[in-house]
Amino acid sequence: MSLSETTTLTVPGVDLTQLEGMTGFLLRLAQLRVYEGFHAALGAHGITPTRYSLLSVLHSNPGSRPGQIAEALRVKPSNMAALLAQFEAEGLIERITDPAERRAVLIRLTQAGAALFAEIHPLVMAQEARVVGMLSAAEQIELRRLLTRVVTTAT
Amino acid sequence: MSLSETTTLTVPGVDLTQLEGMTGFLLRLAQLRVYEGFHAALGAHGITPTRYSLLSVLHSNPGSRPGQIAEALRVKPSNMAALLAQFEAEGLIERITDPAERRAVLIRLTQAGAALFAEIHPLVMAQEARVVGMLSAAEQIELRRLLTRVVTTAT
DNA sequence: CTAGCATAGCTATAGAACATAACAATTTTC
DNA sequence: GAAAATTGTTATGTTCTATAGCTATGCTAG
Repeated sequence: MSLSETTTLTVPGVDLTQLEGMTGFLLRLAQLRVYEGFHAALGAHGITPTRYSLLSVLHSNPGSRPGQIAEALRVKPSNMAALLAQFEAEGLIERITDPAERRAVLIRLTQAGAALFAEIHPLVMAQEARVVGMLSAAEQIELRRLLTRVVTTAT
Repeated sequence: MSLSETTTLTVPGVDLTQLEGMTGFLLRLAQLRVYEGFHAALGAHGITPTRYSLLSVLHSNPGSRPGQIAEALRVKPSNMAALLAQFEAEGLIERITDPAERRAVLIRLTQAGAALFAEIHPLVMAQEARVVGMLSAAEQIELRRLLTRVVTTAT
C-alpha cells in the first residue's frame, strides 16, 4: 500500500471555508485531480479520459453508431466525428456504412484498437484505484453511489 | 419540495456498465450537470462557476493577491490576470498596489462587486441545493466529506 | 410516385478554457 | 551594488466545446 498524506485545501493567506462547503467546487477540484493523474499515467500513450471512454464504449459495444456514442458520453455529435476521424487515421477503428440503414455508420475497433484498449485498460484501472485509494472499499462504493444518484436524477 | 425522478444513465443501444463503475467518469458527468444548472440559474447574470468562485474568495478575503487567489482556485496566474482585468473593467474590483511590497497588488471588491455578490450568492446556494437535492442531508455531508478526502490527500 | 420533411453524420468555424514563454518592476541575497 | 528571485502581466498557442450549415439517405402524405 502506498503512503497517503493529508494536505491542506487552503492556501496560506486565503480562507476557502465558503467554497470548501460547496459540492460544485469540490467536484471541480476532484476532476482536476483525476485529469492530472490520468495525464501522468497515460499521457505517454496519448490517451486522455475522453479517448479512453471512447475506446471503452467501443469495446463493450462493437458496431454502435456515432450519434449513440456521442449521447452516451455527453459529447456533441460534431466533436464525436472529429474524435472518430482521429481514431480512424490512427487505425484504431473502422467506419462501416450500415447496409440496412445507409445513413448510419457502424463503428468497430480494429485489431490495433482492441490491442490498445487491452494495453491501457489495466493502467486506467490502476489510476482509478489511486484516485480513490485513500478511501475504504465501502467508502469508494458509497462515493460512486452518491455521484450516480446526483447524475441520474432529473431536476 | 420539487419532484425527483430517476433516469437511466445508459442510452438505448449502448451499454455503459464499464464506465458507470469508474469514479472519474461519474465525476465528469456530475460536473457537467453542475455547469448546466449553473448556466440555467445564473447565465443571465453573466456568472460562471469560475467567476462566482472569484467573487466568493474576494468577499471572504478582501485585500488578497492575484497569485494567492490563483493558487487557491487552481487557475494559472496568467489566466487570473485576464479574469481580474475583466472584473476591473466591469467595475467589480479595484487593484491597489501594496505600499509595503510594491510588486504586489491587493484586490478588493468595489461596492458594485459586493452588491453583485450579495445578489447572486443566494441564487448559487439555491443552485447548489438543487444539484444535491435528491440526497438526504446526511448523504450531502458524506458526499462532500468523501470528495474532500479525495482532493486533499496527496498521492 | 414524388415533394416535402426528418434523420444521421459530417465540415467549418467560432468561442471559451487552459497552458507556456517572455517581459517589466520590485525586492532580496550575496 | 550585481545577480537572482518574486510578482504580476502581456502575448500567444493549444485544446475543448458549441453552433450553423451541408450532404446523403430514409420516411410519409397526397
